[in-house]
Amino acid sequence: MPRYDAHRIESKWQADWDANETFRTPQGVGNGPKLYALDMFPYPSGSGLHVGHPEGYTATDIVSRYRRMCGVNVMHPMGWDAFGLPAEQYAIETGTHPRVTTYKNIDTFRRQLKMLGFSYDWSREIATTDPEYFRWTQWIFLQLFDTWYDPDCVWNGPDGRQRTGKGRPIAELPIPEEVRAQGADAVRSYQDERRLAYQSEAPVNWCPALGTVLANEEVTAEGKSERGNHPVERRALRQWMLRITAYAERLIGELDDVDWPESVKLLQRNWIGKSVGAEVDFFIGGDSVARFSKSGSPNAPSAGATDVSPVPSSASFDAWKQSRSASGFPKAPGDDVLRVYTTRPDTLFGATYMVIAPEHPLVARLTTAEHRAAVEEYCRRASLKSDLDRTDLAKEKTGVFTGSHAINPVNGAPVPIWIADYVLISYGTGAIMAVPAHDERDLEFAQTFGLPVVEVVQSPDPQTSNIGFTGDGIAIHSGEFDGLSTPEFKQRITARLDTDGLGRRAINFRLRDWLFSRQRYWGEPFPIWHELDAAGNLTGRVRPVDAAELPVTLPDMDDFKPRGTPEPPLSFAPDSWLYRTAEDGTKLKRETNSMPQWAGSCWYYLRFCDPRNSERFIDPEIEKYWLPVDLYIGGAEHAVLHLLYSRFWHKVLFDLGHLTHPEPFRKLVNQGMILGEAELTGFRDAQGNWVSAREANPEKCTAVKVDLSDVVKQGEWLVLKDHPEIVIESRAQKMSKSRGNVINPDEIVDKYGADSLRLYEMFMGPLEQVKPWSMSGVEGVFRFLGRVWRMLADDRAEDVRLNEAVQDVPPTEAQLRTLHKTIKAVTDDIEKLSLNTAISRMMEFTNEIGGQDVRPKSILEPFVLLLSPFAPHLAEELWQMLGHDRTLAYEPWPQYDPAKLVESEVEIPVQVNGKVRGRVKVPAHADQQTTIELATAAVAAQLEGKQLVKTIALPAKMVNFVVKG
RNA sequence: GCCGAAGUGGCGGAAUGGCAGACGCGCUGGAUUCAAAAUCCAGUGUCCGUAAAGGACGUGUGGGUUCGACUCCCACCUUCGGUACCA
Repeated sequence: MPRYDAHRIESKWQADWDANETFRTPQGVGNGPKLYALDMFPYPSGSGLHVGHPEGYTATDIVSRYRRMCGVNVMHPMGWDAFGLPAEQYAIETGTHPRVTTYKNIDTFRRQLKMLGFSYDWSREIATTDPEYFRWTQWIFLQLFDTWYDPDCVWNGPDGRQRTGKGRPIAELPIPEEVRAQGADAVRSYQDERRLAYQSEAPVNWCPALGTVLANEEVTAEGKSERGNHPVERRALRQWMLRITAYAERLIGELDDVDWPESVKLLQRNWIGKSVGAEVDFFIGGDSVARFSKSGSPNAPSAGATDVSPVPSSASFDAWKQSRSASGFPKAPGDDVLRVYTTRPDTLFGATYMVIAPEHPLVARLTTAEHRAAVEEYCRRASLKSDLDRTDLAKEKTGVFTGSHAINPVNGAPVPIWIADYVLISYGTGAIMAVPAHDERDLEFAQTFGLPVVEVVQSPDPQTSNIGFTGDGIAIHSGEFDGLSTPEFKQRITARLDTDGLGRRAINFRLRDWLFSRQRYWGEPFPIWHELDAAGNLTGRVRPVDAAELPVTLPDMDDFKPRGTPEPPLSFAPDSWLYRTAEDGTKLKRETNSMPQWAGSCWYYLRFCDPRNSERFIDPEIEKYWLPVDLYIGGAEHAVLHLLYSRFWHKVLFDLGHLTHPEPFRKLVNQGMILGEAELTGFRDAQGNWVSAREANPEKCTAVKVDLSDVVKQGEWLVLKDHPEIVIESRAQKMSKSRGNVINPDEIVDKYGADSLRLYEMFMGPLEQVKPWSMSGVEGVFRFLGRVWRMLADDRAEDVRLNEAVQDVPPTEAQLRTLHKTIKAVTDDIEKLSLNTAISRMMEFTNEIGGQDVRPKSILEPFVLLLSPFAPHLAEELWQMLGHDRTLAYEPWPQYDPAKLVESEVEIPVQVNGKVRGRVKVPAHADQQTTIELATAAVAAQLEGKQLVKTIALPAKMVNFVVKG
């Protein structure tokens, strides 16, 4: 009882907070300053909370508790990202319905989070799997479906800045007369092609092991699935896509308006990958019809190909050029040209060949009979290649000649057209002009196939060869443009191409549209009906589910096993769910794909503001008050995926007038990963060489924990005290089950209590930094909390009562100074999120005051308040012990008095030639003269016999004597 | 390859142009104890010196700027993270 009993204290106060709804934020709109502090909500996995979760959660909790005490309206919610693969996989293995597993896991997570004493407003708890939640996820999908992007719309943002490009209701899409003339079906497909949510037959990442299609973002560089590391192959399937590319420009530009780590902004910019260059048309001749086959696959060269002149005549080129200068550069390329995209139009004179992707629509048209067999074979192989194969072969360039040539528009030179898979159909125009002299990949290809290399840029450094030089330089061998610098050349040639109708400035993005459908059961169903014809086949026309009929819930099914085919489990749902007849008699079938896990997490921060609204996804007034999120803390792994998708949805809803802020998250902080403890990772062999245990024996090198007290330094190695042949590499590694170095938060709380876990995770180091776990570090903060307890409580008494040293007496000047220094430091540190140093300052306070025989109540009370955001349970207990009967959660945050900080005397360093040679006490308000006089006396011995050259003195701060001799 | 972050005692870290190593861990010695745990007190960068006084060296490496550099500039090395034929 008398000792610091974390468990007694913590369960007492958790029950108290629960019963009193201490942290409930009133529903609706508030008054005055607000803080919306948000954690990235967890996926409730079967293995429970990981120590990484409480790291960010504690940081937001400290800020939330601090701001509440500053009189700010705080919203600090928590919920569950509960759709997703693991629950479904588990269901397949055990036969337990994913709903059962999910809600069981949620209960575990909720218990664990409550055990840590986070000040969440649990009345706002949401789960993405709740029909009342995903009803609105489906509703937002319908908004995307009913929206098109108008790139020319000019409008003013809420900040008054002019913007271009906006999502608008599909009903406002202007229909061209010629489309309207073709009837309702034409109008409908014209609209469908422009919706932000659309269907596409494009090749996708199909993962047989997971039985689903994946987004580009979910496939690793090695062509494996991010989850499970299974192989992924390419397949053409009908899928739902979201037109995120329409928002590429705004997603990049509006990053400037948010307070995010520069590294995350850069990651997003790189992911979107904007590049500025030019599109240029290369003439390939007007005799296309002869070579173009109507039969067979559009991509493969056909048997009907006839060999006509593979090099367009200069006469036809001149005629084409003439017509172009009259008509200008057409929006879409005709089949008499090969259109390329380049960021280096200044190297046009060095283009010695061209390359088109194997999937390029002009493959058949350009292949001559002579090369048909080789091209056919090459394209067939390319189509079978998975991304893995493509990456594997990245080092060696492959390709095949089509037999045709195009004419370089700037110099009339014929250039051969090749097919190679290093050119991607999905980027730019799927075709390039190759400038081997100034592009690494083109050079490699040219060298492999013996193609000519023409240098057209002179390197500014004469030591550097021009061939292989890819930077900016001076133009050579470029006719009238010789001598221009690269940037100037780019501008001039782009303008010239434009006037001649041969090219134009163009912007390209690396970002692709977002593949939004999955072939899984445990996800949100799409609110979409497909129209069927009399025979029961899809007509290709779709109808959105009426908003009043939402949510579309999941049908009850026992078997959701993937069948190894891309047929989604929902296509085996009961007919009553699958089919319906519309009022007009049309047979309808439900969309059987489901949404990806990102869907629910894309907008959850909006729902927290108004979680029980059954009329709208969020009330506009409430949104206006609480948004944007003021502080968002989570792992860096979401830097591009979740954070990009959320921003996209947010902007669409903003454009449609549902939201008032263009960006969802004002300030973002990434917590650093917590690594496992030091492990045995190597040993010394008989010759004394260091051998990595992992390489020598990967299985055995996984999980040997080492007590730091057994480690000694020997030369440049750390070794075990009793076994100097065993070398310790103190570099910590990621926690993982296979390494056996996972720390379970339950065990830590069991042994030391929640306050110790919270405090330790904050004390480890800077929030954003990667840091290794240390059990003795946890004991350290536990001991600190024990000292705090004994500073206030009587440790020997049978009951809980104040220590007799705690007295109602006026504090000394020194005690007051200590208090006010601590208030200032802790407050400033919380504002900077420098929570590790804030804790240090409280330790200093305890070290100083805890040892004193008389500890005035009036300085301990503010200290308890300072401690409360970090160790809330202990602080509440001490607060009560100090005689307060109400929670301290809303007590005013202590203010420091600058006047109390000043000391009468300060000790300052005295330097001679920049080296500290002495110290001297000077009055705090000493002027420069006094400071120098006192300092001179302090280092008199050092100055003796030397010539004083210069004296630098900051009054009451430092003195430096510069001497000679 | 490219982009980003970081290198400080035995360990986690502090100091953002002015006393390097706050705070914590670990370690050493002491108090308390029959003993232990717990707690408390003192010490603890390295080297020389006598466990003093005192001195030298010291923030990845090499240069530079400055009266003064962990901090700013240039080059390089190492580690970690991201990314990868994006024309």
